[in-house]
Order: sequence, then C-alpha cells, then structure tokens
Amino acid sequence: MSKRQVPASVKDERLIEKRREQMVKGAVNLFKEKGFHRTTTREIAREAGFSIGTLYEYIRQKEDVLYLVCDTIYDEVRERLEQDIDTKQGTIESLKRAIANYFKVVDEMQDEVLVMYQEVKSLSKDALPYVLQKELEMVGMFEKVLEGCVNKGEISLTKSEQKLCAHNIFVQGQMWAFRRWALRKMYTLEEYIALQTDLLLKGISKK
Amino acid sequence: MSKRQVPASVKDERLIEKRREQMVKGAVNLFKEKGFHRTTTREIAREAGFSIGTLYEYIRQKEDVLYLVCDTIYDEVRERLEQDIDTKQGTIESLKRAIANYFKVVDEMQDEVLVMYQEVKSLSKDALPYVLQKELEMVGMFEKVLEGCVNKGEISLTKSEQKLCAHNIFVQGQMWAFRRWALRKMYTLEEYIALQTDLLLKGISKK
Amino acid sequence: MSKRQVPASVKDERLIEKRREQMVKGAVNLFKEKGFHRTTTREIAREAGFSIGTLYEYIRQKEDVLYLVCDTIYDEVRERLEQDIDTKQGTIESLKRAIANYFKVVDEMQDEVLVMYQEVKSLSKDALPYVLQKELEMVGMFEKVLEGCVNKGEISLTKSEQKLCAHNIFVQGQMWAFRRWALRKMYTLEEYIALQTDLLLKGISKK
Amino acid sequence: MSKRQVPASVKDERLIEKRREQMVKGAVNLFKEKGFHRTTTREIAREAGFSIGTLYEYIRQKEDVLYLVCDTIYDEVRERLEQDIDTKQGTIESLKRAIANYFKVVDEMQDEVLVMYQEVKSLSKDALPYVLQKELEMVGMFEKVLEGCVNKGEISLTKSEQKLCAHNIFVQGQMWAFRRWALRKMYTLEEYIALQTDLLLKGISKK
DNA sequence: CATGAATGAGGTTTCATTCAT
DNA sequence: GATGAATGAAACCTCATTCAT
Repeated sequence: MSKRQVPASVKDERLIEKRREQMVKGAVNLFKEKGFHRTTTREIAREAGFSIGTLYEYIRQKEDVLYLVCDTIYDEVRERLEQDIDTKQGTIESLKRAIANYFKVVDEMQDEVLVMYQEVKSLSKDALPYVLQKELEMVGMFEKVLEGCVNKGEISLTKSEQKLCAHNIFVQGQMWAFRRWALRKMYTLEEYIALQTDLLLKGISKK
Repeated sequence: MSKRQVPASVKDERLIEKRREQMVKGAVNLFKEKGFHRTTTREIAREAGFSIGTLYEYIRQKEDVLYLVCDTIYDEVRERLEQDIDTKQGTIESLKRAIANYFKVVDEMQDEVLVMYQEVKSLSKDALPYVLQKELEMVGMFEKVLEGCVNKGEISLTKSEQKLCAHNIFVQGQMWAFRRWALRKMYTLEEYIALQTDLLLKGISKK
Repeated sequence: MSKRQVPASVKDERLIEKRREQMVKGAVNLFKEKGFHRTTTREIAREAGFSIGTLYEYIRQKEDVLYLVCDTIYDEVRERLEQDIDTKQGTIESLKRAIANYFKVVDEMQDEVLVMYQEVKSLSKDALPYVLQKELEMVGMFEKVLEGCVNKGEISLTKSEQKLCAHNIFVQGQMWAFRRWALRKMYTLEEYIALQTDLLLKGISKK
Repeated sequence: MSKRQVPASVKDERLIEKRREQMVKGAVNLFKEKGFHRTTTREIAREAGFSIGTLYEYIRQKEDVLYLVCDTIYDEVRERLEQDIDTKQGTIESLKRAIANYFKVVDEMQDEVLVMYQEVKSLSKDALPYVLQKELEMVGMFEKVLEGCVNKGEISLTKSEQKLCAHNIFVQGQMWAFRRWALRKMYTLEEYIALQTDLLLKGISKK
C-alpha cells in the first residue's frame, strides 16, 4: 500500500509541498487546541497564512487536511525512529535504547501524537487504512528489534508474544502522550522510561 | 468529586432515569457508527424513540448526551469490575482473575468502551474532570489488587511500579477495544488474556 | 365598543378573575424586565404561581396575556384618574390638579405604563382597537376638563385646539415614563409637573 | 461616544456599506409590518436580495440589524434637520421654521420613525446608549434654537424650561408618527404644525 | 380544575465549498 | 495561482400549545 494521493488543482509540485507544509503546521496547532471538528477551514487557512480560496487549491475537502496531518506526523515519528533504531544488533541494550528513544520522540512530539491519536478515527473509511498501515509498520520496527534479540538468544519469546510485546511498547509510548494528565503527576520522562523498561523486561512476579 | 448533575426540565425522577437510559442507548449506537460530532441531536432523539423537543426536556445541550454516555459506560464497567474483583485476597490467582474479568468486560462492551475512549476528549473542560476521576478510580482498583499481592509477598513492586503497572493493565484492557483492528486478526480473547498476563508476570528477559 | 372577551375553559367566574389577576401581576413583572417577546409562557405561569397547563385554562394564546395586561393597566390608570378629576368645575385650578394627579399616577405606575407603552404594538390587529379605544377615552377626560374651562371662560381654545391639547397632556404624562432615562436626570416629579403646567398655560413667547 | 462598530467578515468597506444599505432598507420594510421579533433573519436576507449566509457575512447577530436600522434612521433624520435648522438666527420665525421642517421630516419618514420608536427598546443594553445619545443630540439642536431666541430676547425661558421645551418639541414630532391612528383623523400635517406651534408659543391661558 | 410531559415547527447561526475576478 | 464574497444545507435549540392523567 503506497502513499495515498490528495489531488491539488495547482501543478507546481514544489509549491504544493510548501503550501501543504504551512497548512499542516497551522492545522496541528488548531487541532491540538480544539480538535478537528471544532476547527473551521477558514481558521486553517488563516493560520497557514493564506486565503480560504487558496486552501482549496491544495485539497478537495476538509478531511484531506486531517489526512495530511496524520500522514505527516506519522512520517516524522517514523523517520526519527529509523534514525535511532538498530534492528540488527539483537542486544538487550539496543532494545532499551530503542524504547528510550521512541519514548523521547513521543515526549517531544506529544502534541502531535495526541492530535493524531484523537483524530485518526475521524478519517474516512477511505483514508483510514493508509494511516493504520503506517502504524503497523512502526509496530513492525519494534517487532524486528525483539526478533533480533530472540535470534541472538538474549530473550525468549514466541512469535505471538513478540507481536503483542511490540504493540505494548508502541502503546506505552503513546500512553505518555494521551495519559499525560495522570502520568505527568507521578513521573518524569526518565522515570517513566526506566520503570516501563524494567517492568517489560522483568515482569512483576518474584524470581 | 461527586456526580455531575445534568439539569432536566422534567421533574419526575423515575421518568428522567428511564428517558436518559433510552437516550444513552440510542446515542451509543450512533456514536459508535459516526462519532459524536457527526451525529445530530435529531438522530439521537429519533433513535431514542422520542421527539427532538422531548430530548431537550432531559438535557440542556448536545454535549450533555456525551457526558451521560461516558458516565453511564464508566459506571457499568466499574460495577462489573467491582463484582468480580477481590482486592483483599492478595494471591497471584486473584490478580489473574481480576485481569481476565476486566478484559472480558471490555470485550463484551467493546463498542461502548471504544465510543467512550474516542469521544471523551470532546467533553467540555467542565465535564472532563468528572470522567477522568472515574477512570482513576478504576485504575485504583487494580492498584489495590497489586498492593494486596505485594503485602502478601506474592510479588515485589515499589509503590511507583504498582501505580504504573495498574495503568498498564487498564490501558491493555482498553487496547483490546481500540486496537481490535490489529489484535483481532492475531488473537482470540482468551489468547490475548493469556499472553498479556504472562508478559506482565514474567517479563521478557530470560530467567 | 365594549370589553373584549378572552375565552376561558374554566367556568367559575370568581376563579377566572383570581387567576387572571395572578397572571397579569406576574406578567407585568416579566414584561417590564424582558419585554413580551422574550418572556415565555412557562415563565408567566411560574411567576403567576401555577402550571403551564393551568395558564392555558384561562387564556387561548400567549397574546391574550398581553391583552389582559394592557387592559388591566389602562383600567387602573383610568380608575385612578376618574377619582381625581372633576370635569365639571371648569377652573384653571381644577385643570392643574387634573394634570398633577395624572402625572403622579404615571409616576407611581411607571413600570406598568412603560410596559404597556412599549408592548401595545405587539397586540394583534384584533385586540388593538379595544386598547386604543381606552386610550381615547382617557384623552377624552382631559378634553372634558379643558372644555369645562373654555365654557367657564377661563381659557380660550377652539375645539381643534382642545383635542390636540388633550393629546399633548396625555403624551406628556407618558413621557415621564418612557423618557425617564433623560428627564429623571434633570427634574424631580414636582419640578416636571410645575414646568409642564407652566409651559402649557403660558406658552413660551413674551407677553 | 463615537459610532458603535458592527463587525463584518467581509473586508471590502465599499461593499459593506452597500450591502448594509440593502439590508437596512429591507429590514425597515419588514419591521414596519411585523415588528423586529416577528421578522426572521431569513426574511431580512430575502428582502435585502441576498442569501442568509451572505447576511451573516455582514452582521454577527440578528440584533445587529436592529442597531443598524436605528442608527441609519437617526442619522438620516438628523442630517435632514441639520440642513434646515439655523440655530444662530434667534428669531421666532426661525424657530417656527425649525419645528415645521422637523415635523415634515417626521411625516415623510413616518414609517422609519415609527419602527425606530417602537423597537429601540429591543436593543441590547450594549447598543442602547449609542442610540439614546443620538436622540439627545437631536433634542440638543432644538435647545440651541430656543437658546438663540432667548439670547435675542425673542422669548423668555429659564435653562430648565428650554430643555424641557426641546424635549416637548421632539416628542410632539414623534407623536405625529406614533399617534397617527388618532391625529390623522383630525388634522392634516399643516394643521398639526400650525396648531402645535401656536400652542407652544402662546399657551392656553387667556392673555 | 390542575398538572406537566410531549410535540415539532420554526428560529438563529455556522461553515464547507464554489467561482468570478 | 490567489482571493474572498456568496451560497444554502443543515446544525442546534426554543417554546407555544396540547392532552392524557
């Protein structure tokens, strides 16, 4: 499944990219504050720095903005993950680093993660699969890291456990954004990383 | 923080309860399908089986419906949890049962949990705290169970770990609802319960 | 043109009178504050001390309340005028007394006068004539007093001037209510009475 | 106290002026017939010749239309008064002319005057002062004329009497609009002017 | 005779989208 | 390629009135 195209009336590809960047940037700010549905297209245009007419030269519908926003955020998160993760090393240490780095990315992009997290469901049946696919790919990255560790004999997990574990890691990262109302009162980011890593590795039962 | 009151024009308390039940039931169905914002008040009224005028005899604003929906769902989930959970026993077995029961409740109420999960953020600043409070109370129940186990020496966790672990359990239950698009393809409920419980207890690192 | 009947479902005449009194009293308070259109029938019922259902046992439409209000106020103003005015005496003194008394009545009933003044126009084409008729009757009282003075040779006015002068007096009384925002800052009631009487009698041109 | 601004979404000032003119014109017609409260925003838009959406590009609330209507009418009345009145001459003749002209303006604009007269009270507490201020300015114009006459020794009035007299003149003009149901049956405009001027100057008591 | 729950027409307002300039 | 005025469907909400109890 490749990238979903959002048609524009304008031809100049360079310009399209530029305008859409402005658009997404403005939209994230607004969605953060009021959510997708309470944000108007006029506000998006104004925040992006151009007119409502221009906005519609680069999208067909309001929902396209949401898609672009989600798409952009996922791309950025993934890109930053890819830089940090070494899926081949297969050491506990590399797993820990992957988790820590991912949690840090979430922390730095918490607004974006939150927005995306809360608004994906507003995407049309048409656009949703593309975004979910991206999520699966990211989960897949953690799966790879785990697999590496298993292969190296550092940990022992069935395929099923690997997959679930990858989902857990992914969700625990998002948790830091969408449950910050509760977690932030209790932990710093570093504590959160340390605790989650520990629980993940050792479990809770006595040895 | 006690229950937040939604004022009604109608006086008969019995009737209020009955009508609101109809209302919530209808609303959940609609929210499930189209989300809060895409659902109109007229649709809610129709689905509930009465007129738009009558709807507004029992609420002041559309948002009140959302609050009542969230409130009702939380109450039901908690009620069912309370029946099943034994916070005093302090055995690993009782912890497992608590988790399994909670996950089963989430499974049975997956539509409701999903709705609530996705729409809480649409609540006004005014209503949100009441709902978050309820969530914390439920997390607190798992904390108690964990504490019981610690006290009995069955497991060893710091206070901090207990709290985080309770959050994790709670979120992993919700996960079964909000990530069913991915999880359902891989696991049955029973498998999910078994795997999560195992990971939680033993962790992933080799003994 | 006799009194316009507002039909009631209830038979007991005594009761009708009592309920309508309550109704008018409550309504005047509300109209004073928010005007006829912004006042709801429910509010009228509540302020009157009974239920919306009961209200509609004594009127057919909301507008009937307005008619009853106007009717009642006019009757009270006229009644109080009739007590004070001596149309036969024909002295300047009696004219002065009539004016002073009328202005005092307006002052005491300023809320009612204001309400009536501002809301008559909301009466239906059907009810309006009855109320205007009452107004003409009151103007007629001043006309009589003026006529008395003319007949006694105290003042000299043509029939036309008498009529207009009566209107002027009547409106200058209402003025005290509907322009109180301006007049009250400049005059006490006594000053207002004295000045208006003086201007009326002597005019402004040098003798 | 300067002009109260009604915000528009449209930027082109020329266009705003034009559209608001259409709007006010249509609204006066409708208010004349059914009053402010019984006129719908849709009707106003249709009468003005554009869509409901366009209407709301030029106002924020229905009440803004009423404010613009009142504002416009006052401005027009005043403008026409200013053209005619010579406040400096100080002759009885100029006073008579001022009154006659004012009464003629009221006669020509009787619908507008009536509308404004009956609906000002529906203005919000926010907008009312601006309109009352305009009324005071117009009263002030008559005050000036009277003052001129006093200074020239043509008439003799105390300051207090001048002020009241100005109010009387102003109200007697409006009377011709709001009591036309009674006055028109008795007098032509010319008769009304002649009689009121006469009564004003000479009073009613015998010389 | 009194009540108040139910109704739904209709009010005001918003806002995604278009299109002439 | 950019603008922003115009549109009107459709949203939320109110409230006069009815009628079964």
